[in-house]
Amino acid sequence: MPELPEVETVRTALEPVVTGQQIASVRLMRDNLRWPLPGGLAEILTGQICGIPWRRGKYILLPLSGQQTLLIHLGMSGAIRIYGRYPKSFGKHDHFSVKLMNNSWFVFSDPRRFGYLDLLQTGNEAKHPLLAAMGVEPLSNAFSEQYLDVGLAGRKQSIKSALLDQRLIAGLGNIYVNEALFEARISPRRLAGNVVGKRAQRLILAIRNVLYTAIKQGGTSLRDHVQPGGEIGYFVQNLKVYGRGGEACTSCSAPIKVIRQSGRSSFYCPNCQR
DNA sequence: CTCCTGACCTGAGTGC
DNA sequence: TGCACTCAGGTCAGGA
Repeated sequence: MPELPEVETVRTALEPVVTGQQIASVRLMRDNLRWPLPGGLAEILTGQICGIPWRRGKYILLPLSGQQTLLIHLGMSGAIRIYGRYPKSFGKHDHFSVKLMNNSWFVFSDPRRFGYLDLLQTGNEAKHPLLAAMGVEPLSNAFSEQYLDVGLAGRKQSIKSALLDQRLIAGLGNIYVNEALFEARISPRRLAGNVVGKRAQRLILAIRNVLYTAIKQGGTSLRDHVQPGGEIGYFVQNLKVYGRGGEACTSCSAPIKVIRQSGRSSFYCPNCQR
């Protein structure tokens, strides 16, 4: 499910609920997700006070009073729901729930279990194996034309594959890469190393614009994504190419083409995108 | 190193 | 209804 805008939507919803709150209790319904969960996770979390949750790429990081940080990744199908009181029922894919002292709850559910949770020492985020190699935040000033030029130079893969590489840009996934390439009028098949100059400038603006707009709309709801309050994400109405194979391009009316690139579907207008 | 494929999981949709 | 098959917002491990 979740790319940067969906993760940011979750983080934003968590912030006012958890910040400054003590964890009253934790329920773990299984001892692994994608990987085994840290031993004693429930006991470690209980009694700690939550800081302000932040985001790095597609990860949510929740700093805790005990100098540890809870790392959350939602995988493909993960979601967090927030409740103002004890949830009426737990579903078969609810794996982890936290009760706060103010009697609100948040519940992590993930049917496919590609998500994961981990604990790290606060301050050591950059050394964590899952975070160490992450690339630039696309909404930060560090995401510049110079950064992109250096990052793409000499790459022999397609621009589509390069943009999905979290070591280059942190947080993009299949939906927003397709949408940003359409907005920048760049073919997903173009050699990454050949995206320079005006094209690179358009790409940076398009990535920023697509992400900002999607965050404003609460992300994109296709199958699994809901905002933590239960509302869907409305960016689905803005999708120009993703999931629209065969439909008319919004710009030139040519049919949107679907191809397969490194195992993922790419949608693009062969007329507008070069 | 770089790049691509397969694997991990469940559920929804499609076609016979 | 049932079954087989495909596909899905991710990304890691392994091999070419």
